[in-house]
Amino acid sequence: MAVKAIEKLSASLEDYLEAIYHLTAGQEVARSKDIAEAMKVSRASVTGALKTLSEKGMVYYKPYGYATLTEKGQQVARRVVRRHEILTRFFGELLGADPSIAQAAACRAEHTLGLEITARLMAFIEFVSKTQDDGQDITKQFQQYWERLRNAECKM
Amino acid sequence: MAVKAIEKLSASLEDYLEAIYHLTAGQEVARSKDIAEAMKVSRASVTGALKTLSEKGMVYYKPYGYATLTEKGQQVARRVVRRHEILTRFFGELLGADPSIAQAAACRAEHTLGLEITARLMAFIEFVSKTQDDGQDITKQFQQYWERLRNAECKM
DNA sequence: TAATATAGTTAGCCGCCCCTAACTTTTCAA
DNA sequence: TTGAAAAGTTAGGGGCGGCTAACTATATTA
Repeated sequence: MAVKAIEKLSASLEDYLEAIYHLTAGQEVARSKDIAEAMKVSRASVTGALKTLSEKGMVYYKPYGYATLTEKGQQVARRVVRRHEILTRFFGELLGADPSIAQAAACRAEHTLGLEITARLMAFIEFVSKTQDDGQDITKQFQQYWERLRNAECKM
Repeated sequence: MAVKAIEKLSASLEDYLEAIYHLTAGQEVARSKDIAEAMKVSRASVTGALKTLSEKGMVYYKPYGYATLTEKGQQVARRVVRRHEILTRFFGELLGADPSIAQAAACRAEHTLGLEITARLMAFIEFVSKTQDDGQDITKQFQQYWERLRNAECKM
């Protein structure tokens, strides 16, 4: 095939890319220790992951140096971050889940969504936010529906 | 705590429970070979999983016998199946993804959803299907929105 | 009922990803 | 500038969940 498929990484490696992406977002640089803290894993695990990611051409990294994303790594990271954001918004804004719950769920689900579903979910969120302008406001209506459900349950 | 939390299983073990659940749904019985075929793993892997699930009190199983779900196993399996169905409906009916894509995505995501999100997603699907009766039909509106998006992209 | 085919198990291997402990390199401050 | 603290690496181990190959038990059928 002519088009190169985007590299397929494990959920764990995607998480490392995501962490590096966020750490390098300011002007800062991704130090091993910070990655370890952000991901709540040991520094040794980070070393191993960086080695693997470097072999796969996802990060620039030399022993005792800091990590930066390659072009390829950036692409993958952005895709993961995008999915994370979409899911967080969906769970939080639309379904009305508590932010911390929405975050956590997004973290776990972000590695399982394909291109097609991601695009459609994104579109759906856009679609719903557009209806807020023309009086329908699906979000608010659902919120009311949900409250009624909850109350009904509590009375039983 | 007084209430016993539902046993936490790995995604893989949940998949085994799901497979056994479906195989034993008719009057049939879950044979090791059928589980292997359904899940596309080796028979040896099934033996290992059944041993683990049996230790965890999720299946009744004796070597060279067939597998049945215990009460606890049924509970977990039903919960997984429920999530699978909810996700399939959401991806398929609501987002309008192709059934096979919706299925596959549901398979992967079903192990990542917590109680809260599952309940809200379920409610959301109910909510949307109810709006179809009173003239709004969110599904149809989104379908049109999506088509317009697709066409816009194709023209570029 | 004996032989063979089928189903199930065991043993042993591998990859992934985490860990701790001990060692090396780098940084920083006295 | 040198020695201690901090950061990073290496070595080795464990759990999980796949796999194949070889063995055992069960079923079938000639």
